Amino acid sequence: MSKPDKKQAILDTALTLFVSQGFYATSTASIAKQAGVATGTLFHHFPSKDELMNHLFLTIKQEFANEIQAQIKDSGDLKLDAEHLWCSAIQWAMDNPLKQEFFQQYSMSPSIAIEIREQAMNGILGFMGALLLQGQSQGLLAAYPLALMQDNCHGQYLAATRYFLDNPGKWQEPEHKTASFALFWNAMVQS
Amino acid sequence: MSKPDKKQAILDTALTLFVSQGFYATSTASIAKQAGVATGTLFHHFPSKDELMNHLFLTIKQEFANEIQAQIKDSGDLKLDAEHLWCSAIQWAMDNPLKQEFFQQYSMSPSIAIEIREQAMNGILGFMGALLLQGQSQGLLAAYPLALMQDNCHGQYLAATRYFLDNPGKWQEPEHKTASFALFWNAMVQS
Amino acid sequence: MSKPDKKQAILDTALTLFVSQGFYATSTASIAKQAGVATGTLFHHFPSKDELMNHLFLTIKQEFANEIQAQIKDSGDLKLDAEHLWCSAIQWAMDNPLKQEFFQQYSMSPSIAIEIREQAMNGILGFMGALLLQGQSQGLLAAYPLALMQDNCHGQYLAATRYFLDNPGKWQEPEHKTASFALFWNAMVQS
Amino acid sequence: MSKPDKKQAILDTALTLFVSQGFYATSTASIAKQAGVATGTLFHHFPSKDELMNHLFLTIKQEFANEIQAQIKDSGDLKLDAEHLWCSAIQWAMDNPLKQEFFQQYSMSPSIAIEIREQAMNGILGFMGALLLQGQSQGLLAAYPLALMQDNCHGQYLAATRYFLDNPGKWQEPEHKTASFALFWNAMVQS
DNA sequence: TATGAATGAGCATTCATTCAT
DNA sequence: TATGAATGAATGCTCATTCAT
Repeated sequence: MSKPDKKQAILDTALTLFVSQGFYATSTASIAKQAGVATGTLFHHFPSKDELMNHLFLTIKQEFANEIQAQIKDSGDLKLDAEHLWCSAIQWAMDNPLKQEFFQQYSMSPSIAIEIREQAMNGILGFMGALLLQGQSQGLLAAYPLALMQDNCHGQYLAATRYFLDNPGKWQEPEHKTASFALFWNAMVQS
Repeated sequence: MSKPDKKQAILDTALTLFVSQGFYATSTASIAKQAGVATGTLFHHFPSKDELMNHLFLTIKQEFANEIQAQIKDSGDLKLDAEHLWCSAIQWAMDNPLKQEFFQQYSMSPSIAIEIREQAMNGILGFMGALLLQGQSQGLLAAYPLALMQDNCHGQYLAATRYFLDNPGKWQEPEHKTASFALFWNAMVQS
Repeated sequence: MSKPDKKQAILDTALTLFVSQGFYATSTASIAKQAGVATGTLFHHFPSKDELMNHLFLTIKQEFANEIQAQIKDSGDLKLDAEHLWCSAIQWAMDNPLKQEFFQQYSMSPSIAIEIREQAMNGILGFMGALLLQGQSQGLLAAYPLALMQDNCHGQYLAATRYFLDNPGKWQEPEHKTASFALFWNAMVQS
Repeated sequence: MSKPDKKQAILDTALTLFVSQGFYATSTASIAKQAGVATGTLFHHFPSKDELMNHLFLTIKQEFANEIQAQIKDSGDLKLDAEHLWCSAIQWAMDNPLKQEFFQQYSMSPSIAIEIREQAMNGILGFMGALLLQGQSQGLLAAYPLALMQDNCHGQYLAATRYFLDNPGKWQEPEHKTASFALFWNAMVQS
């Protein structure tokens, strides 16, 4: 009955359908129907299907970035802090499997304009870059080119979440959790 | 000039357009037009647009797998062999940027049926798995779960090619090339 | 500032937009927005978009008819009276270019129901017919069929206003003004 | 069965429906249906509804211009030649009432882009202007501004055809036919 | 009287696919 | 094998109109 309900219902339904069927295979009519609103209502809230997608993408990226940034600690022990961050990030993916699947599918897809994807990336890569520099200056992390390390972090994160989403339950097993962080950390650590 | 040219022209054009515009934004009519054939001709060679995509995907994955497998060496020094393989794989991506971009976009995309994607993966993951097991049995690689390591390899490869395609020229710089392999190798090595 | 302002704002905006974009290309939402009112407000003052158009058409036709009828003189010299009337009619068009343009576009258009258009015509053709009969009975005007002459007057008026609206400034030149009346008058005069 | 049939059927149907219902009230689906073709076929032949309209407008204007120009005579007697031309033009309207009605409705309508309307006008106004100049140089026609006279001719023609189409049968009566030309000729003649 | 979110029928247009030539 | 006109279901989007506030 209250106003934001309908807009939120559209966003929730769009997320579900975009992930399960793909962006192009999901008609605006089907989103509206499943969200329980009229087709016109969707276009009352979003000027186009593309804008709905962009809104979804930016909103969820922001949600993720906020969550992660709130978990940043500075205990003095960079490795412990990194492990905490790594686990928080994967935990978010496990808690929000639909949203994580959404990223897996659309982070590289032309369904979302490249500016939007880059805009979303910057929010996260910003503080990631800062942490990497800090680790390098402490002599803990190897002095590889920063952009290469950022891409590597992102790739490893996608791979790990892919693995844990495809193998539900493994994330609860300390052996797998520890191994996933070890792969991540050892890649960058100064040997 | 002879007949197979038309089929190849369709495949080449489809690859270019799927990468630059996306699968759904590319009409069969536009592929035919740019390939210099009639719309009907496309459907003489491929029963449907989806089949054309599948054919493209499997063909290119196979091409990659063949190339890589041909580069496998067994010098006795696993690290040297791994570095050779890593560089060959990235070199292929640098030599075939369009095809690599195609993988980046469609390896996770619902535009290609999941069976096809898995089928294509198996060809490569097969010998990757064998190499990883070999390294573990030699005590060189850490004893992490195999599937996790495979996903990690794949993720690091996608990240590295993403980086080198986005920063052309860096691949020629030994510092970057070495760093990319170091990230990859150190992640898995027994410490 | 008071209430009737909103209704008038809607009418003024509708006139401007109907002329510049056409009836169908102008949405009620755009009229409301540009008039500074809510979409619902338009429908409080006019039961439908068609009724708004009809109201506009009849109102303006009436405004024109009133103006012209007030200018009718009976000096005894029919030619002088006719010239005065002709100039008054064109002067009205020059003073109200938007409204004249509105007639040019919608006098023949199916955007306005035919009954409405005929109803509007009668108000003007009524006294035009009386003047023509008077001229014929005095032997000054040729004895052509009345309806044909009425249509001819209307056609010449539309042509003249079209010319003077398209060539602003010409109406100030006596040569053009005189010529326009000469064309009109000589067509009908008994030779 | 032959190719141009379908395209022509679409044009014929569009003309009929645009005149009877108006451009915006006529859906492309209804044109296709009544023409006996699929909706896609319409768009195979015309890139858009607007282009179909433009094509129709230019084609018919050209048809009219060709017909009229073929009737131009040079007997030495300008008045006789003018009467012949006037009667030919109205005869064309009587023979093609649908097309004439189309002009009445759309010559001033924003349904057709202004460039298209002007482009169509030029074909006809060209030789009309030449004839008027010839009459003026012979001292037969009054020396009014040329553009004003052209607009006047056009306006009188629209008025006359309006009258004869609304009153079918009158065109056969010599009295009306003669009167219509007299109005036209006397307007411009040197008195 | 005024608002503006909500409605849903209707529209122009696209596009994979077919098939007669 | 190759063609390209024809198909028609499906889609994104518009917009006059309603109604609870």
